[in-house]
Amino acid sequence: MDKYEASLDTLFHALADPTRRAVVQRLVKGPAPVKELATPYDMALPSFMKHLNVLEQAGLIASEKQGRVRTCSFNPDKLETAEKWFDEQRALWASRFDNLDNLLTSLQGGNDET
Amino acid sequence: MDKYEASLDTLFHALADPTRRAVVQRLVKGPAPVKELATPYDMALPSFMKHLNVLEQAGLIASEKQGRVRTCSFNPDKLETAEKWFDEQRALWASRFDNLDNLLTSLQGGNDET
DNA sequence: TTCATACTTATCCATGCGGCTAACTATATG
DNA sequence: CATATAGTTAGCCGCATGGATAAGTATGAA
Repeated sequence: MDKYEASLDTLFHALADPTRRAVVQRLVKGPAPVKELATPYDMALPSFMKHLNVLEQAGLIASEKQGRVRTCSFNPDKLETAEKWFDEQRALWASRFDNLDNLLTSLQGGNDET
Repeated sequence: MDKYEASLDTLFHALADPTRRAVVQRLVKGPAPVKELATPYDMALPSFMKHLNVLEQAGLIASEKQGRVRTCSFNPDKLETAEKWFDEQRALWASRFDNLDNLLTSLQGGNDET
């Protein structure tokens, strides 16, 4: 498995959790310290930190510590990686009937168009 | 958690696996029976079927059985649901500096722009 | 009717994930 | 210095996930 695929694994896994998506949604509006991010959630801090780590490993967020406070910020690059994958699929889906074989198969097998 | 969020959970989880993404990528080009989908993978059939079930539960694919053969096909609706989420984030990210508070905070805290 | 094909169902197993508590470290603050 | 604050580290727990095998079902072919 190449790096692009591996990166999609961790990326989609990171996004497959409502808490983590909500954190992203908060951070796209601007950076915030861990404490502020954590307060809305009824969850122990170490549990919440695991989510932050997952997001950071996935490259969706970055963080830096100054004094006691770790400030997290959003990183837009990785979302683009994911969107690239969607674009690929959409392109393939759009070009389904580009060659005659597929068209014939489709006509033969009945209507599969939306 | 509302239905939109729950649906994003299962959707992203379904996409967080290379085998499942590859199956989607195959099916966007057109429908195929289970056997044909399974052959490229060094995996027992029941294991592979689990992946198909995950994709079907997530609404990414549909399947119908005729005789012995179950034919799977891609369903584009759910990918759009995911893309919608990305669009939301992109919009928020783009409007980060729409109000003065954020701009001031940003100038104060240093450069966080790309 | 016999045999092969294409799943399907049931069960098991190791690992990882998402949650917890408890205890620790390091930095402000009074 | 003493205490509160903000994370961090370590370890535990139950459940889900991704894999396996073995055996069963139903359909098509000979």
